[in-house]
Amino acid sequence: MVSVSLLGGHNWHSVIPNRKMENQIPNGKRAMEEELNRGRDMANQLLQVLAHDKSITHLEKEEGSKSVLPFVEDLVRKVLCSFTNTLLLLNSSNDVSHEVATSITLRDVSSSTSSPKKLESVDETCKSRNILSTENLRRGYKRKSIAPTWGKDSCILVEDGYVWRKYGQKMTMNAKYLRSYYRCTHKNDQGCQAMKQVQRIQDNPPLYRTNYYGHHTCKSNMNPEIVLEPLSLSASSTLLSFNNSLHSKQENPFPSSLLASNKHEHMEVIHDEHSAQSQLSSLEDLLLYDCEVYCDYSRRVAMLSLTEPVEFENAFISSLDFAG
DNA sequence: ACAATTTGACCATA
DNA sequence: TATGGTCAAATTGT
Repeated sequence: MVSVSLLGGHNWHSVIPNRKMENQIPNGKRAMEEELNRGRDMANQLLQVLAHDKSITHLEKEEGSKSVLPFVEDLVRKVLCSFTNTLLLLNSSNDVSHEVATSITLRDVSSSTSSPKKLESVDETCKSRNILSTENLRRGYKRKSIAPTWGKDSCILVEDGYVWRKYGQKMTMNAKYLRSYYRCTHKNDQGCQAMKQVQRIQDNPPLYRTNYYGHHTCKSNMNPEIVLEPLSLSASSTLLSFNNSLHSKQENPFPSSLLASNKHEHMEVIHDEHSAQSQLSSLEDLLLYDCEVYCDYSRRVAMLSLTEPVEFENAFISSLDFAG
């Protein structure tokens, strides 16, 4: 039983439309776009050089010697990611708000310079603003579009390696079960924007739909080297490898050890069904991994770049077209 | 005491 | 206006 749906890019809508800047400086936007494209191209070239250099040094390098390549690669990936996000913001919609852009900038800065205090102060500012004026009670309220970044149906609730904080649940139309809303636990301290929704959609056999929105930008306690192999031979033959040599572990939907306990999702089973389901009674159950197939568009693009450096550029452009 | 969850209200969107 | 996504106070858990 494998069912995975690719549901397109995520669009974020803001409460406060801000078209001012765009209307005022269309040329500025174009210049920004050109500049970003240039930067992205250079980053891509650098990535290709690194990939080439790596294949050489890998053979020559002595065992045990440390290399700065992973660090540099990671850096390049982040640069690329930054360019991509900015370009998407510029291209995806006309109402890209100043607010959204600001929050992303803050997030990136904070994660790169490890200064969570800045974010805290921003949060505090927002809080005090809300207290001061009830009119501004939900000034920062944002709502995402219908289309998730990616989604999957699963016959069991599987630990995906991230720590989620439940922030709501809702009974939806034509559904027998509650839909639970989760955001990354590191939303506040690291500005991670990843979210997911989990809803049981079928009774017998139980089937859960999980929709993911956005990607993790947080640094959680993950083991990027994990290789997941389904225990059941009758299950999907897909082998999930999370070697971090060049993959973006931050965008990986299943990045960490499945062995890690996740009390949130265990609780979710009980709450969603209002009955004491014990399907996840053992870790073996968690590792019955027949429903999990990786299906993340952006990471696919990134993976393309590992083996086909030349094609990566085309794929990258396609991804922009896709998202736009 | 602190952290996580629950829950009803608020609010954007179709 | 109905629906569903989010907020935040209250509640519960550790």
